[in-house]
Amino acid sequence: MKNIQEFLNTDLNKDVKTYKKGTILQQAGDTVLKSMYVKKGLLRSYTIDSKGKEHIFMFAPEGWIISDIESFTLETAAVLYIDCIEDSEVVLIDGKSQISNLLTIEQYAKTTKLLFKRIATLQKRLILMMSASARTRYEYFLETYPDLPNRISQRMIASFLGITPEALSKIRREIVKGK
Amino acid sequence: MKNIQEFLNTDLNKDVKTYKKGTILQQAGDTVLKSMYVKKGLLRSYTIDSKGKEHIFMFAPEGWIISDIESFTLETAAVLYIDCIEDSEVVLIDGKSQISNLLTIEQYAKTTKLLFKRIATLQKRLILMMSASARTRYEYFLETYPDLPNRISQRMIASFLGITPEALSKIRREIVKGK
DNA sequence: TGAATTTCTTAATCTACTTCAATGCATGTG
DNA sequence: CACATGCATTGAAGTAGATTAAGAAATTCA
Repeated sequence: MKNIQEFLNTDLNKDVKTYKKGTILQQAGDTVLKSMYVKKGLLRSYTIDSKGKEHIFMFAPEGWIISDIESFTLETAAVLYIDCIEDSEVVLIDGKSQISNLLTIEQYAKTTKLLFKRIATLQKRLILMMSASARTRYEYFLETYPDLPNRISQRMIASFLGITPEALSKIRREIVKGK
Repeated sequence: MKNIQEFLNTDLNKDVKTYKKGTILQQAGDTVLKSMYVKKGLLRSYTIDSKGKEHIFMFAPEGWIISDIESFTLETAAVLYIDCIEDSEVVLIDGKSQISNLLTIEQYAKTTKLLFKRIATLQKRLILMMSASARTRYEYFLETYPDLPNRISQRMIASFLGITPEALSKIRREIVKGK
């Protein structure tokens, strides 16, 4: 077991599918939860609040795993939507078997490492969200995910940052004309 | 291996210490990172931003583990402070041995479960942070941690919610006099 | 116990961001 | 091709929450 790719290629988990841009893979309310490994393309997860506004929780480009861990862990219906931002190839992994089929120490070690990494990301993002301005958050986003801005609309970047497209537009203008 | 308590009571990890309220157990910048299991009392982790303002990342009452997973995972100096809100009994666990000493499938399974749970909590909190008003966040906090408000100052609750004590005071007043 | 310090509240002002509305630009579709 | 739909930008007006300041209440501790 050398890497995740290999892990996901066991016949047990193999279930690769191709989806068109815009396809919704999971809806809030769904009770059968899957994790999704992105082989190609780009997915996103998001909530829709009481006012109908979308809030993007994460982007998942090639090599990433995306899933609704909150709902999976608490065994509740999904709170996150997951859909395709680009035409994508996705490996669907059954939420429950994903864990119950971890058999070897190596698989566990690998999984543990991934989980730590995700927690690290969330910790950083939450702290930024609490303590930094929208502009700082945007600049951090550009540094951290330098490839994503080319593939994602301003609307979605704004949604990920927790601000409106209008606010992001203004921030970009200020940055361009040197502060 | 029935529970975490048992896991933490192996001679390998036992290193219980008692600290007075206010004692700082970890400072931002520290390079030797520990996880802390709270046997008794109450700890908190927090950052201090460029303006000197504290932002509480989490509270850890009895039975909880608290640590700076971001810094631990990325192998950087600590970004979080950890200190005692009450006189506390704490089991210090060396960050590295914590993982390298996971030997059995059962230990891994237990750890994996804990990590999932933490991610679930962070997912929920981040989504709330992005999509909900300060009042909604406060009400959710009261529901989710009904015991904590008695033990924690308004200041700290405000800091955890990502608002100022003044804003929280206003929210409380509004709630009291029926909306 | 009393003095010092911190916490909580209130109120006035300020500001970062939202909401709303209008416009020009792409992009894709019949 | 034209036309509809969604995206980005701009500006005006509104608001949640920050900042500042000051007094009252609670807590700490000599």
